[in-house]
Amino acid sequence: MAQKVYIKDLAEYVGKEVTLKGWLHNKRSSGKVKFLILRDGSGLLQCIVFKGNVTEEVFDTADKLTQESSFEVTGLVKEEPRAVGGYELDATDVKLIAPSVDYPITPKEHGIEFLIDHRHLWLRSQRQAAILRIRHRTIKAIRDFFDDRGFVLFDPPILTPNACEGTSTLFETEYFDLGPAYLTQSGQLYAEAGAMALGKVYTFGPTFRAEKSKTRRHLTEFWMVEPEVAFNDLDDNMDLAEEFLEYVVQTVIKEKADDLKILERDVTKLENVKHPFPRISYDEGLEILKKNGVDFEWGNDLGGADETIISSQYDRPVMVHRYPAEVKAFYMKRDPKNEKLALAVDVLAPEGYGEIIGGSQREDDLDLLISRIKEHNLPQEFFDWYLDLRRYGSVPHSGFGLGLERTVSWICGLDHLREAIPFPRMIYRNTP
RNA sequence: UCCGCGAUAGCUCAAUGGUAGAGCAUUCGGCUGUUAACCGAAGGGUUGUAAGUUCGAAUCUUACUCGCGGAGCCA
Repeated sequence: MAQKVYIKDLAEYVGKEVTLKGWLHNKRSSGKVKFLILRDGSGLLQCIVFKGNVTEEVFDTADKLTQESSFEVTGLVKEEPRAVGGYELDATDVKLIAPSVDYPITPKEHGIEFLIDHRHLWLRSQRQAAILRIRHRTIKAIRDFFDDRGFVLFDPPILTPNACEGTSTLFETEYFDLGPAYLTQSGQLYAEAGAMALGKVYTFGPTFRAEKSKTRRHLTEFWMVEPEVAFNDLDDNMDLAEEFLEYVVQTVIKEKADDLKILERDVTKLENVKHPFPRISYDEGLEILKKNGVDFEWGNDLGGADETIISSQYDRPVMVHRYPAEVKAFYMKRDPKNEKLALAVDVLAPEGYGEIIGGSQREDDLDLLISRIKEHNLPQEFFDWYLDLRRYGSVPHSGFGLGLERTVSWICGLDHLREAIPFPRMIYRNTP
């Protein structure tokens, strides 16, 4: 019995007979020679079936294989520069495992609606598989970064009794006899409790926004990583953010060069992602907009087009800090030098990918925080536990949130966030 | 919620008031080195739904449904 192997490991088996299992990616035929392209999840392999080299039954099996039929193939591994992946299998045996009848996704182009409807099958394509492998490596890089620096993974609840920031529309559900509960839009408030207990923590999980956003930069369900660090001020927070992004991007472009090549991503732009990142204030951002002919009123939040203009001035992510407090969340600390400003920072990715990080130094003064909750018309009773963090040994602290899909989308050079997650959830779609 | 665009074969598209077509997929035949292989043949349609204009509507008008893109909101 030949050894069972995966396509990615074939280099070790040149000249040996092996058995592989997978699906038929594509098939070409020239009469008495069949070219079966096997896909096993780790790569593609061209398998040659010559009439005369195999039994009539095996040749017939190879002839009848249809796109995405599952099968097992045994043969001799050869180096072959003409074949995809550089190796080829001279088949001696082919066994059908299960047929595939009228596979919907043909080797020609398809529209996005059709592909999303068949997302469960679309995942089998080279491009989608490459994106998901990059997503996986990005997640691992994120976790490695924090784990290696003494952060503790801290899982916040997903069902919460109130709106975290009081602004976004949330998904609502009934929670037994306790009334409505909401799917979390951020684990941050809980992460602050974690930081007071463990010093440095990060949350990493799904978050939910019921906003009727209908753009290529929004999902209703997405993954976010949120570090929170006791005793970090805004500058420390920006130091952490740039070191973090540099590590993640550099690690992924090094480890996933093959998959980025499948996506035809120009990685030279990602190679620039090294600290220090430019740091500009909101006011300086407005100056840039003015120079580019944008008439922007002080006090508004930056829109997508504004972010693109600002980030296009630089060859790496840019950090924009000290926004007008009015457009930011209640828990952000004010700038002691200017009460109208919040000690907030957004990190804008290059190439028009926009805001991938939003963060701030948090308000640590009990009385100020209570007055902010009142100003925002939030129900104080829901924040009692949160205010306790200021009653019992309050310290300066800060953190930020990074959107995983936006980051993956940027690294991969995607034109829509929906390809960066296995099963995207969008305003008009919750299937498959 | 607002603005714009779209819906024709299983899929991607063409046909701009006069017999609804091509490529891919499927089925059959040919080819011993193919690279989204190629060559030949066949089957495949209530043109999103409803109404209207017209001798005649995929095409023009109106409404509706669904989708796509963008704005706002944000990661």
